[in-house]
Amino acid sequence: MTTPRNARTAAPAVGAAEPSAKPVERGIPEATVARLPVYLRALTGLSDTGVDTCSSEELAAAAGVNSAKLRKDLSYLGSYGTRGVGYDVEYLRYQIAREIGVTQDWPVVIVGIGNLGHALANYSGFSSRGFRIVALLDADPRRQGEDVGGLGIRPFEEIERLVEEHHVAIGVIATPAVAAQHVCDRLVAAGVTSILNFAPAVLTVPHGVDVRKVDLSIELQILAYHEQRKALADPGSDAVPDALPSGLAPLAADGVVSR
Amino acid sequence: MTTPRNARTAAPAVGAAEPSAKPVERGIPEATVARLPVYLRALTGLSDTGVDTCSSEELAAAAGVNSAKLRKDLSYLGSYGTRGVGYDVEYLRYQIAREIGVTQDWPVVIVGIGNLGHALANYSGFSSRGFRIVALLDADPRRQGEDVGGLGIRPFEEIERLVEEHHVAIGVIATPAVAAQHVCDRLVAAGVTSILNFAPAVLTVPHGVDVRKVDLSIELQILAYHEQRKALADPGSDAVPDALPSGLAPLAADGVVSR
DNA sequence: CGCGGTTTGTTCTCCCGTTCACAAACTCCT
DNA sequence: AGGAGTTTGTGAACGGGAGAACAAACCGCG
Ligand SMILES: NC(=O)c1ccc[n+]([C@@H]2O[C@H](COP(=O)([O-])OP(=O)(O)OC[C@H]3O[C@@H](n4cnc5c(N)ncnc54)[C@H](O)[C@@H]3O)[C@@H](O)[C@H]2O)c1
Ligand SMILES: NC(=O)c1ccc[n+]([C@@H]2O[C@H](COP(=O)([O-])OP(=O)(O)OC[C@H]3O[C@@H](n4cnc5c(N)ncnc54)[C@H](O)[C@@H]3O)[C@@H](O)[C@H]2O)c1
Repeated sequence: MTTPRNARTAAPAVGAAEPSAKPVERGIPEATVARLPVYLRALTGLSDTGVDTCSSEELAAAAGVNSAKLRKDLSYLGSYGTRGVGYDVEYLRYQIAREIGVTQDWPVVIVGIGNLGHALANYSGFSSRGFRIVALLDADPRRQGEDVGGLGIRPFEEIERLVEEHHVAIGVIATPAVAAQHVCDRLVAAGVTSILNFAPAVLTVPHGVDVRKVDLSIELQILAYHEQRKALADPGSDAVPDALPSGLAPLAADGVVSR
Repeated sequence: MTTPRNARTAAPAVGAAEPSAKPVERGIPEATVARLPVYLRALTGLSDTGVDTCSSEELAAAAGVNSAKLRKDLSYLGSYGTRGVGYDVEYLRYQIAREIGVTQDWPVVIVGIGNLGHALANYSGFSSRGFRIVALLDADPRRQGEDVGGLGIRPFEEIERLVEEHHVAIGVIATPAVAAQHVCDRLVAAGVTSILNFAPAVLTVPHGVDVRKVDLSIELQILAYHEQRKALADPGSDAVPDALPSGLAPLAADGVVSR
């Protein structure tokens, strides 16, 4: 099965002509890709509680999304459900895991074993979700050699050797912002093509390298924006210093994104 | 969800009719809100390096976005630039900070002071970005009393008292997933209306409460998906076990989202 | 005072994502 | 076997965001 590109099913109205289970391997929308891990987790939860079949409605509830959206998302992977019945939990779980690429473990390196790096290195949740931390790197000689979660912290200079040795494609940056670009460059030069960046810095990478950033300050600031909105729209709250005593009509704050 | 919506300000195209400095307080798109903190950080960086004026092109480069997008985003706040000149760094910085609501500090509580909670509590970056951690809470009596970043860990039961005492509107959940919903309920009951959730769990909250989640496994899995894509499209890489020796024509992997 | 150069703010178009709604497909019961 | 009930998969409508393009506005200079 070598993914024959875009056959683009072309004739969807042929009815039951082709029941072949061939999943269309091309072109899953980015928004869907971002939700597949959520479905995977929800399915794992259902599986753990002994559920072996679920409807799109149940799974959608467990994942916190709309059921129509869920069905459309799953339809990009193929037709893995049974009408009138629902989805087989184990089967669908495997199909999503395969689509994401976490049926085997991906080796990962973490660079910058400070506060955050320690937490990441100690975190046990990665191994059960398709990732295996194979190396911890830090530039500070005082940290090198220390054991964190069963791995020794290695000198940053060994990065090329370690990446090659373990066939690492994914790197995590948990250094201060000033070092992030340099670390990124070294990672890319060593062969890493996917980077998860925790430093508050904009990374420049060559074509073909993916970067995702996790920025806690930004998340908090987004919350703060909405919080301020709520405080302005609803003077009954005590979140702002000057709260008007007489409550206005509590009209539904329509523009707000809260659920 | 009833949400009548759509009062639809109706006349956004007032043009130059109203030069009054009153910024339009309504309806900033969510995508823009998510980028304002990035601009704020870029402006702070420029300010720190002594730049006092910048064009949309420069700021966009510093923030890692398209300049047209930047200008459109800023236009939602008002007209704070000068044509032919650009933006005054300090002035724009203040305007964005005011719009986000981080001209004063927001008090924040963190629940669950384990690996991750320790890292968050020790992090110094929050205070300079509009947030002040006022309480650390944990249910484990062995952790209570421990000092982390200058704050003592308090028993979880004190949550209502602490939230009220410090007028906390924003809470961070860093507990295991099984405890997340319970902690969330208690936070909401205590008066918190914005939650940043690190636990891999779907939180259910009443209308009017905002939740944002940070899920590192999901981020890694999204990277893994693209990584697998790259490995399939380009057999020259060593990222997959079975790499074909003879390189096929490296046709441009058009669908790939890498930059 | 006008003119060229520069940069913003906005408009327009296109594309992606969300949601509704429904026919097709399956199970179960009679 | 057939019909009733259930649930999937998807076509289609809709809304929002991204990016290109451009007129308006501003500065400096002659
Ligand atoms: N700790 C948090 O909760 C938190 C929250 C938000 C963002 N962040 C960001 O995450 C990053 C790490 O945060 P932290 O609190 O762990 O910082 P930290 O200072 O505790 O740790 C940084 C580590 O990186 C190492 N380092 C520095 N330069 C390096 C280089 N060139 N190569 C390799 N290693 C290098 C240092 O030796 C140190 O061990 C920072 O960019 C921070 O802004 C952290
Ligand atoms: N550590 C990481 O790098 C990392 C990465 C990804 C996700 N996470 C998630 O973040 C969360 C925290 O991770 P961690 O590694 O810090 O876990 P941890 O076990 O080290 O810490 C959890 C803390 O929460 C406390 N706690 C448990 N139940 C509580 C309750 N009901 N009320 C208050 N406190 C309670 C525990 O006493 C403990 O101190 C987990 O959900 C984890 O899945 C962590």
